[in-house]
Amino acid sequence: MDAPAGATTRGEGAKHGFVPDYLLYLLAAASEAASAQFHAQVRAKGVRVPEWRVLACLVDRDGEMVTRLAGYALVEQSRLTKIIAQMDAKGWVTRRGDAADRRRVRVYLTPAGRTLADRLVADARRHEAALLAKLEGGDAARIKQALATLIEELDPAQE
Amino acid sequence: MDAPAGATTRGEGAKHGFVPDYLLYLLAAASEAASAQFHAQVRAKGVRVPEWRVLACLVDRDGEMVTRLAGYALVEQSRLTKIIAQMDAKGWVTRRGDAADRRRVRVYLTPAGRTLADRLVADARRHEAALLAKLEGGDAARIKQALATLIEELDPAQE
DNA sequence: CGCTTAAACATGAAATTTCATATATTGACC
DNA sequence: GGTCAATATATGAAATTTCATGTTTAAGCG
Repeated sequence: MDAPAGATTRGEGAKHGFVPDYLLYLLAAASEAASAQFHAQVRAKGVRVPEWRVLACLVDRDGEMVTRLAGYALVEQSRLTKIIAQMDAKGWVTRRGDAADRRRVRVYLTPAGRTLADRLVADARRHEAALLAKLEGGDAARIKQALATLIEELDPAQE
Repeated sequence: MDAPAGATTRGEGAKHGFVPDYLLYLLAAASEAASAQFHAQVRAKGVRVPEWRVLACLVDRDGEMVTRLAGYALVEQSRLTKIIAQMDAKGWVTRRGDAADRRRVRVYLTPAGRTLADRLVADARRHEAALLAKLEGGDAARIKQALATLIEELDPAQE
């Protein structure tokens, strides 16, 4: 879920009601607030957010098959197929059929794609470090653990 | 952000690399994993996720103006205008111009909209309670606070 | 084998989302 | 009051996303 670029700032009314304390809202709002700046950086480099996600996943696992990549990058499969095609057209990735199972299509970074991806990962690391530095010691240290726990609790099929 | 309905499950490889420990990924993945079930319930009742968000916000603040509602519901303004129009067509909300400032359009729940919204909020509360119950005491207690802190740190203009 | 079912991707039409911009109204200031 | 900038919402075309389904290949089994 990407940050709605033009979403206007919220009002200044009292913080009350159902929504501001609802877990799913807090998760979505935190994700969006945390991502907004960095995603703007990504787009400024001519990369869309789903493309960035795919690049990041391929840095971790080059040659992954489409379905797995979709799960890893949080993108629905038929959408990923189209994104991959665009990234292929831009020269960032190539596709090769899997020899052992010819239904599968494996996706590889091109040299240009790897250069771009490495740069973005470096940017992401810097941005993340700055973000964590802004948090008070206790929260900064524990939030990632709490999120990982939540994810594992909800989606045990995780890798 | 909505859960990619057809996103396939992740592989079972080793949990390593950049992505699985990256804060923005953890936030997005946690948001999606936590929302998936409930959003499926919402859609099963014929309500799309952005519509549900608007309904929930209106339960908190009926008669809010479009721009504020957009911020509160995490939806970009021009998109919200269209969503509101559809919700109006479905008889869930009505729009009335603000007397004091005629640029503004205020959005109100209809009786049918309120009935629907109240039901969904009740569902959401139940779902949230079940979710929190699945977490170990420590994490369950602190995750909402951590997220709220993160949001405030990043977006001080919050209400 | 031959058959049936399932998995992995691709595809196309419909719907939504985005982006830039238009319109209307208000506010500020001279 | 008139003028200029800013705010609030709407709109339209282009692009993306979704949903259902098609195609190809693999697996299971009698």
